[in-house]
Amino acid sequence: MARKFFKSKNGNIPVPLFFPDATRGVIKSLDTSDLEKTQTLGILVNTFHLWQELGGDVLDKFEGIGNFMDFKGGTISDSGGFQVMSVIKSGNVKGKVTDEGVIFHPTKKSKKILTPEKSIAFQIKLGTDMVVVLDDFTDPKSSYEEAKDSVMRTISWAKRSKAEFEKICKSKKLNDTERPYILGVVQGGKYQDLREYCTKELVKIGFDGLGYGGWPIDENGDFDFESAKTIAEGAPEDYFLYGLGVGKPEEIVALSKMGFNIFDCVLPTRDARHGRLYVYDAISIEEIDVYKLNFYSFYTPDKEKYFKDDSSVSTACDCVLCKRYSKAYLAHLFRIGDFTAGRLATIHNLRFYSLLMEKLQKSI
RNA sequence: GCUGAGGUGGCGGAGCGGUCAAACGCACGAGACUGUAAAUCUCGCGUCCGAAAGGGCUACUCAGGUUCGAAUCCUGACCUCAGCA
Repeated sequence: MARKFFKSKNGNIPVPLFFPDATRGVIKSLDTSDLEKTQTLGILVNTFHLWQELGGDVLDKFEGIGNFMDFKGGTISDSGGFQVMSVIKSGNVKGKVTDEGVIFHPTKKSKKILTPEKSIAFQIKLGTDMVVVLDDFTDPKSSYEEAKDSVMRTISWAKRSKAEFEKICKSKKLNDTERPYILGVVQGGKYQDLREYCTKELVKIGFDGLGYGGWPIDENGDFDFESAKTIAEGAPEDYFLYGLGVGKPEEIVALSKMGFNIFDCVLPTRDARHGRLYVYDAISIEEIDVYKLNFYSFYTPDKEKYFKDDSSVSTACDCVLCKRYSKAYLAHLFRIGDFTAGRLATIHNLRFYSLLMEKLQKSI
């Protein structure tokens, strides 16, 4: 039977759910009380960043990232698999991927190695409600052979991750209702037989859910729904299906129809800081219809034409920006470059996404 | 009134004889952003024609002048700022 809830330390969260990215233990520009006001039910934090920048001792002291942030919602930790691509494969930080793990050099002299085991162990320290296995990202430009290589490594790492996870759970005496969820990640790029194979092998290892890994957008900007479908069809009914890094509102709507029920993405928060707000094509919250075409549009706040506009950004929103401030005031804040502009825009966009999920939850 | 400095695009500010429709910054406009080294990046920004390549026109306060050629040199006018009366 399909999952109806995501179990967190702080209570059950209805699915489908969207957790914005608090990569380094903070939603950029927001504190936890701001975040709560957006009615965001959970967040995603990142192993790769927090492992280097925060460390396990602080997490031990505070008993996890949730307590550290004083956040009472759900938490998921990403493994660092995506950072292998975005940081190392892009050449920004020297490093390489081996069968053992990811070796990288944050500075010229230092050397660190992130293994599947270390990733899981650190995520347990993070104390998140779901941990994600370290995966080897399939570069979208990969040949079939390269993609296959990343799939084989991903499967091998998934086995090691699962073994480490069971070992830690046993030593901590965590039973099945106390332990966090563990998610496998499907790689394989655009090659459907690889996606299918990876899905099958991960299911054999046994997880609570599967993530749609890799980069789901092609050169033309089109979303790869086919791979999502392959994963959804290959996964047991009670598995969570997680669209890692997905996505645009319409992509979340489409994937949720296919059975995907967990999402995270930087878009609402990054777009907010970059001056792009999401606005429903509706007069009121009740009238929002996320299944109609063009159910939302972008609002760019810092335009001359809004300098004297005393209306609110959206009447189909109950965030502090829309309830309290005018377009003119927001435009002013963006124009002078005050941090408050990014903060209010982030609050608004996160409320847009939490409303989106509320609408999707009601319709299933 | 005298002495000195100066007047460049929406603004600030380079340029000081040709490679100038004029650096750079701001402002303005358009676009990008998908498991965050992005509160960032890209493009446009006199005007007209062109999809583009490119071409035409008008421009560096105004009026004359020197020169093959002037935002750049000379003369005058007007205006601004600083110091002195």
